[in-house]
Amino acid sequence: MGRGRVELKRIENKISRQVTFSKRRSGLLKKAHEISVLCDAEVGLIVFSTKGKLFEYSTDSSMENILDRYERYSYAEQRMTTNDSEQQQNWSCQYPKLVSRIELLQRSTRNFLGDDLEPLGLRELQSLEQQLDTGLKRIRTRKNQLMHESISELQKKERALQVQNNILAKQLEQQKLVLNSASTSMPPQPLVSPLPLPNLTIGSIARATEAAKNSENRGQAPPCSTSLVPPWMLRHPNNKD
Amino acid sequence: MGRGRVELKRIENKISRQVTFSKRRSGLLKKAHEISVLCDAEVGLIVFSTKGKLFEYSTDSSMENILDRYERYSYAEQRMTTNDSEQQQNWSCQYPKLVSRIELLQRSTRNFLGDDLEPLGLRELQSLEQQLDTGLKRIRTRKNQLMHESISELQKKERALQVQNNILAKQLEQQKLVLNSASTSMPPQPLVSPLPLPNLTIGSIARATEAAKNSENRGQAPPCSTSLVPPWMLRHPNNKD
DNA sequence: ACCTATTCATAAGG
DNA sequence: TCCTTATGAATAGGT
Repeated sequence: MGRGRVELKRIENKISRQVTFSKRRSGLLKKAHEISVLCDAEVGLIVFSTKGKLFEYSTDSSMENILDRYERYSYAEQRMTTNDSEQQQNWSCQYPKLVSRIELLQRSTRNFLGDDLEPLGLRELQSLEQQLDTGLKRIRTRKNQLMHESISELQKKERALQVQNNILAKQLEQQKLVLNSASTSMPPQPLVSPLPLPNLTIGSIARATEAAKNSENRGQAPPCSTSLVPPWMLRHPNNKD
Repeated sequence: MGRGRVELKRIENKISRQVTFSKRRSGLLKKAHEISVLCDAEVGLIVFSTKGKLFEYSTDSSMENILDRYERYSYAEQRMTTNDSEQQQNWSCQYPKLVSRIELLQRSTRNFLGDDLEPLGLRELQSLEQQLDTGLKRIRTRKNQLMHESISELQKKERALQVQNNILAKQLEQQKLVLNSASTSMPPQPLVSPLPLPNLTIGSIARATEAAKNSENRGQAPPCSTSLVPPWMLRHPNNKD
């Protein structure tokens, strides 16, 4: 919308990023409200701007209600089974440690993703860069390995199917001859011809692999039958339609 | 949008309410994703349908992250309204969540560093690769920026010193002349000559910067014995050890 | 903040 | 749920 398409990628210009944020934020809040009213849904929306300012919308039941409901939904199993007071005491003591640990890990994660770099010095940035570079190389190696495995797997299957296909074709041919010589009065049936195997290319293999993985993961991770469907289209794993 | 305006009120027809919900839901999730990417915002969106089904979107930092941040944001009020024992109660309830959260963060950190990739599928690897690639680019950008800043800073200092040096040299020269003419009996002192300025190059500046940082950090031993936390996190300004 | 040219989302109907 | 189309909304780029 607006003049010219916009590609889905971080807007680098700080000013227009801010402007766009402001516009889209109000749009988003509006739509959240609309779906909540029109469709009688319970909605909670939390947005933190880059600079850490909070914006929120929630259906009249208040954000707290919705978050509670969410926690109940997602963490039902994890609900406390222990009432042991000693245990609770113990936990209480360790809680602040855990919290700071989490903050540390979160900070490092954000740094890995290239955010919140301002407080870091040159030396830290270089270390970070090197770690990520190594990590990225390993990930790519592993990815290639997986893809090659998929490819040879599929090629094996292809060969097997080809062989079977040939056998079936021969059998069909023989049967046709038998039928023809047995009753010449009967016109030859238009028998099904052997399936033309699609010409497998790397591209098609990759897509097939994706599809296979998707169906394998059923119920656990992104369903995503069309591989073009972006992540936000995915339903929550717990949903059973 | 669509044929005819829609007034903001609950759709009574059950079927079309459901249809509208489905359409608007995906639109809303899409827009949440877009603002998150375009404007680098952290977004958490929770939608419960009338029938109680949950749909959610969250920026890659995961919903838990966002909800935590949200709670931290309103921590000030909570601290005022809840007394210590209630707070402890609260902590105890959340303890298991925290633990699993830490495990999650550790796993993802390891993945970022290219370890423990075996359980990941092709799709996950690709997402990981893209995230790291983006992160790496941003880190390199930031690093370059810092280095350029250092360089121009040092060059400015260099010029200032040069100027001052020249001034001092001139003053010395004048004093020498004064002394000479005042008492010719006194042999001219071997006065200190103006400092020869080293020829500053980019390389030498960078090394100098490094050296400065090193000496700054001198004596700050890395705490945090066990953790996966990488070295560049340890000297974070916010750390109060 | 306001103004348009555009693109996008989606209501209606199969 | 998915497709198509007509139409109103949202918004990018400018001022």
